[in-house]
Amino acid sequence: MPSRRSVRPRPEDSIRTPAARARAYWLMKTEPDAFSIDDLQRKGTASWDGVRNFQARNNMDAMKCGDLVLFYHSSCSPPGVVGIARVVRESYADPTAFDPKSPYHDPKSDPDAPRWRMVDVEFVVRLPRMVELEELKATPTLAKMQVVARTRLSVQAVEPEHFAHVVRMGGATVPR
DNA sequence: GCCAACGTTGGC
DNA sequence: GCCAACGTTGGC
Repeated sequence: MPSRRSVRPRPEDSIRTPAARARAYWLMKTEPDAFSIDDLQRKGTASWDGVRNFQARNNMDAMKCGDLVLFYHSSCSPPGVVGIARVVRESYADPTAFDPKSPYHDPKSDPDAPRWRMVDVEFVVRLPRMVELEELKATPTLAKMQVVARTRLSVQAVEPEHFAHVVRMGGATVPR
């Protein structure tokens, strides 16, 4: 027999299983009139429902628990990064797609194979200073950030160095 | 409120 | 599978 072990892991082993990959970083946009950093702080956690863009949805599918998120206020004055959130539940069906009364209703989403999915995030910290889009644009090292270069995408990946740079601009440090 | 950018839909 | 029309996002 080959030496490959076929030991069934005990439940407690899975807890110690190292993460499949290093922590990743993201940016999520929200209109503060609809859901703001204040709302997230008050609620503690939130389900990120209502995303109806395939690339944004694919990005949420790639999120893992523990990943950190730049919380971005859009369609307001001024737009910019206002805080940090953390992924606490990985991609699952967005129930608003099945609700005919919801503005996010999508009859093409099949409950057996949900087209639209969401993650849960928790409040981590509010940045001592908001980092405005204008500042992001004016910072040469951040010129390739999608929020600057690809303005339309509402859930986007952020390079670790860019994440750290934005957090530092906001007067905070990256949480452990 | 305007409009540029760009993602999605649907006719062919 | 192309691409024009259309709809939405989001900064200004």
